[in-house]
Amino acid sequence: MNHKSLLDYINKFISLTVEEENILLSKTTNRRYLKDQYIVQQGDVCKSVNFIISGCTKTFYMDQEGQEHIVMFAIEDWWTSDLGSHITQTPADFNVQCIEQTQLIQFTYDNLEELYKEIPKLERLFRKIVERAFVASQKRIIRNFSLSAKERYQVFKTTYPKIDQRVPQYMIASYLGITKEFLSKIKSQIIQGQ
Amino acid sequence: MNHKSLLDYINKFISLTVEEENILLSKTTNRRYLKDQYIVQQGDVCKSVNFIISGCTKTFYMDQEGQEHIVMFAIEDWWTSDLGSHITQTPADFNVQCIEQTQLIQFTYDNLEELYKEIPKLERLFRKIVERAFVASQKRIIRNFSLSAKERYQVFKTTYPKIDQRVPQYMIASYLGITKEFLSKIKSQIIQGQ
DNA sequence: AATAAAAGTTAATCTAGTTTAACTTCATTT
DNA sequence: AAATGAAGTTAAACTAGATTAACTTTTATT
Repeated sequence: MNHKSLLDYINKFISLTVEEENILLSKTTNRRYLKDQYIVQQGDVCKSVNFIISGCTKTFYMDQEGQEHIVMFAIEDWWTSDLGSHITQTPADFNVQCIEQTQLIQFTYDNLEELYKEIPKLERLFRKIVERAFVASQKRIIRNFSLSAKERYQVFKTTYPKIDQRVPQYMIASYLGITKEFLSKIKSQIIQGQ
Repeated sequence: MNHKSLLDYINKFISLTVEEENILLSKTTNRRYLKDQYIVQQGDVCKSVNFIISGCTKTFYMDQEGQEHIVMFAIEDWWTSDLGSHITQTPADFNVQCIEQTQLIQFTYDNLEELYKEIPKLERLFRKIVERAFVASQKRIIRNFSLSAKERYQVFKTTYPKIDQRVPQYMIASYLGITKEFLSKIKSQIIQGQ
């Protein structure tokens, strides 16, 4: 069952009755995207919060000069969305695009609002999820300021070994805030023992 | 009344009955800190989430080399804490220190857990607060990557004009991720019309 | 199997921001 | 009013990482 990984995930934070689980699932949609398809497009209002069953996405910002800046990757058991756009229902700053064929469970804005009413415990679930996301984001800001590019890459590799293997190198460079050329140099330095 | 600004703030997100307001206030502590005092110290477990009535704080990380990296400032009507330490009750990564004499309303870990049980609506309140904080944090990551130091300073000045005026320049440099010398150069460039 | 396109590498040159250090201005204490 | 220290400035020398550009390897398409 596709829903199993979502219910298992939720169960780590709160416990739902079978009835509540059914309500929850009835208000979500299982959806498949192909490689390169967009889940959210910069400028559009983000219509959903998405739990990934399988696959991999990147969330990025396209700047004035047409340069892509990746804010996050997401894989199985992670959430993806433009949360800023979702909560305010205003145009998205970010794009969310599939790097692989991706299957996800979508919570649309309206459905999620209804779910909060019908199962107030979900407020607690999402509070906890967003708390963790916020903490990770703050730590990343600090790492970007206090570590060199090489150190940041090493932290990335040990923190997200799965993503490091799955994602093309030029996207990792973008996530780290450096050019693909410089990441290439860093990698060859590491191979030659610093 | 000191509590007024907190209750007004909360009222923007959820509505509480007078009774609920009283429960909430009964589980908080009004506290004053002098300039330079620490609310949270790196290495200690963070015992509270704090709403600022008056004053100003900085949240910073002290790195290996003893360098201070400021993650955020907080003034009246903002929250301050080491949220990562608070939610996991593990040693803090950050220091929270008062830049001015600061008065705040403290929610201790235990009291907040009790409040979530007694007034489940508060889950919604804090979900929304943290959502906003997370969104701001993500946007900051992008700004740090896609803008030059000068542009980041200009964004900071227009986004937080009050903080720009209140806080010593070397702390703003730290927040922007640059040296005080370079911020000084940037400011003189701006004065001389770019 | 051949070709094209996408991803990754290498090296030379360049630049935004750091480091160091001496100096000035402002605030606080006596 | 003098003195000490904290905050801010200026400028020269330096470096991490960007840019440009030519090249190689891998992957996808016919």
